[in-house]
Amino acid sequence: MTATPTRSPAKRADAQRSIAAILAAAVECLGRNPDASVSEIAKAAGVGRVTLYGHFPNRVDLVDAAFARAVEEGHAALSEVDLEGDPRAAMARLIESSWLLVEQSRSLLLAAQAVLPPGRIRALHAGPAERVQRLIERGQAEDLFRTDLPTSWLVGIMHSVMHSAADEINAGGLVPDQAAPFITATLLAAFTPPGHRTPA
Amino acid sequence: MTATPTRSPAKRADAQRSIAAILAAAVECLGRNPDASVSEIAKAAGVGRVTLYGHFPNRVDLVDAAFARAVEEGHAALSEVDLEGDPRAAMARLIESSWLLVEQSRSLLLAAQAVLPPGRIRALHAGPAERVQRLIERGQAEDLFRTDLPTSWLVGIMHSVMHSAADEINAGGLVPDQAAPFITATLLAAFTPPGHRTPA
DNA sequence: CATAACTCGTACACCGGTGTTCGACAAGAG
DNA sequence: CTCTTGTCGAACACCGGTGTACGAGTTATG
Repeated sequence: MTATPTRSPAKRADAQRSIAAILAAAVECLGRNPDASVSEIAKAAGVGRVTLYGHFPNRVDLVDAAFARAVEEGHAALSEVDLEGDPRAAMARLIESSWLLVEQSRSLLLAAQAVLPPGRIRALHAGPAERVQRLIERGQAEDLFRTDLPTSWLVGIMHSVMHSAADEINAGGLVPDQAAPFITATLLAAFTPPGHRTPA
Repeated sequence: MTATPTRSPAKRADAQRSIAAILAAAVECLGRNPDASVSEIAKAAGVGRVTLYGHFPNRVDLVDAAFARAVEEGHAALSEVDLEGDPRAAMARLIESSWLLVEQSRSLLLAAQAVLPPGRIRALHAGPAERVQRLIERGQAEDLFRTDLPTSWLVGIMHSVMHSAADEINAGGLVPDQAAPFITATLLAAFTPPGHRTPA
């Protein structure tokens, strides 16, 4: 389902190259400016606007495809992170790897949110989110993460804090290198069960 | 500076009424849809589009004024919250009061962010932010809030978590009444100094 | 190499929003 | 009461983005 599904009558090599270039350009442009126009993307892809419309019926479908691709790539990258062992250490590793991805595709997410139905966004996120959720649940089972708040809430907080770090950076009050430790320190404390000691 | 500054040659009573209606309508419309058009706002204000342009030279200035007004109102409402006594209890009270405001004007903030320079946004926020910052600093001085992270970071987290709650609500996984306690529980834990016990 | 698939540029129609102009009319202030 | 200030609606030009149509040229593929 992830590789080329070899659609109806199989595309020509030429076309596949174009599609790849368009998709890459879309991710790049929308990652800079969530309102990037179709012309802009086509130009960045080194392709005519008409050609683009030949492969994607409209702007919405293009954004959808670009976003889906970015999520998929991120998911793949995150799959290599070791989530075994101490859940808190695993969470720290996961944050370290997620953080860069989240920051880079923040603008792309905005683009997607602007034109895609909310349900679609969540559906695309389902894959990566599940991994996070499992880690949190394991931490909860070992009494290291709090259980007085829903797991889905904790997942949301994780996203939210990374988002906050991105804001803080382009507000100028934070340099990118500091971000990961700050996020980790914040989240591990936030996840600590009531009455327990915060990790030093 | 907050009341009518009695500008150049003093406005007519008629005009003042219009301006008030426009401002109120702008806050309301942009609060629903960050992309609300000028026509939409004028209609909601019960005023001709031309009349609106008579008072606000362009859309940007209108959004600025509406946002500034909303912030000012919120600031006024929050000024009545008692921030004395136990910093953690005070923080809980502050969250309880802030939460509703933040949720209501979330969309308005988006509208502002879309057209106003980032510096302007932060400048408008300066007033309310200072109060929060002072409370956090007091908590830090009493060893109840962590000092291993910058105060500005903690302020950012507070905003961010409330934002997250709003997302969770319109994703359907949370009813508005639960929000405040969830936010409080999360933030008080996140603010706890390393090695200390989380509040029960 | 022949054909089907693909690409390109230009040009066009369409849409919705913005900001301005005009002239007539209503209403507040002195 | 008068006259300045404000209001109104309709109409207009402008802009930028979207999506389509055409026709000629190019390239992969069998």
